[in-house]
Amino acid sequence: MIRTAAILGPTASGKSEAALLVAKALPAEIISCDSVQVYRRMDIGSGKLPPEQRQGVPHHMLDVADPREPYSVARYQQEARQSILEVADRGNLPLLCGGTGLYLRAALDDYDFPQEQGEGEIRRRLKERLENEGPEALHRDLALQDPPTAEKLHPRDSRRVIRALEVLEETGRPQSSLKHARRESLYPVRMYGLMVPREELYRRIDARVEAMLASGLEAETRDLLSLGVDPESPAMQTLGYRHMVQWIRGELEYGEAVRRMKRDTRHYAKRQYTWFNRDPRILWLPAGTPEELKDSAGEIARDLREFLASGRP
RNA sequence: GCCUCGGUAGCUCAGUUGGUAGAGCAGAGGACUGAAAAUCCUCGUGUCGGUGGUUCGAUUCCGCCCCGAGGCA
Repeated sequence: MIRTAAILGPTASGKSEAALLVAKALPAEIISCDSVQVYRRMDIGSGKLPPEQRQGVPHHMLDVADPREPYSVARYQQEARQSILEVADRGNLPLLCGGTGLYLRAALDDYDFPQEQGEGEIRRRLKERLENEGPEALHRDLALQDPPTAEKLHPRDSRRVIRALEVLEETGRPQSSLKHARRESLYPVRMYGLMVPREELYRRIDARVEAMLASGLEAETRDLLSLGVDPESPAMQTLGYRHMVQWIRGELEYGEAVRRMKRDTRHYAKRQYTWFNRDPRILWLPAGTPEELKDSAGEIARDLREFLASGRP
């Protein structure tokens, strides 16, 4: 039977380092669970661990997409699940590691997306309607066609309202009729969350932003733009990159761009906690200091050994 | 030393023709099924610088004091 594990936490909590320690202690391979690290050439800004620092531990789901193409959870689900099977085939533990909650659930849990592709003419038309008529109009439209979903969505949450309308048009079925995901994984799983006191986490985030800037985030962003990546594309709407784009275009002063990058990253970290806090399966471990991180990694490794042993009669 | 303008939420400020006050930012909490590092929702009591006075009642008016900025000597 395939057994899986996941190490998660907010940005700058030390996930990558902990995962490396754990992977070296067990026979494990790391499967990244990060919606930005999937893109090639987005290295500095996404906090991707450079190959020379991976200590020989195989990493999957990094650099699997062209930044000019939009990526999606559905695609991640398919590819990550494939990776899980491959790693398990080699006799290693698939160790998911990352901070993108939705991706993690898509990979591990019984989470189904409609077959249809999406991402086309329909979406473009809906976006245009959003511009012209505003979010409330779309929501009213949804309320007529799929009342349960409309009920659940805030009228101004245009992203989700658009998707619900899109599903309706593409599949002919309301989103509310799709099977709802339970918090139940495909394979037995152990989930570990890294917990860092808010104040310490914010200090780390500020320092990390400075480090990204010092190691060339602006140049990386310029490279992406000259490569033909649309400044409005999903990849460029992400933390750091969107701030650099605004600075490069002269829409923001440098200092202000940096200030907002730090602030938005802090807000993001808070949202990650909110997401993960709902999941009762997660065992939270302290990671506020290097010693705590090391101890927690040790505890994870011990716990996983036991978990794996229990699988072999 | 004199004059003027300020001193109100962590920060920047608005306001109360006298009935103990509110925005933005920061911060906190939450939602989340194909853009998720995205998108969206909710949350503002603080000796209104201090102290005396007028008043039923002062943060608001008056006196004095303290602090800051500018001006004049």
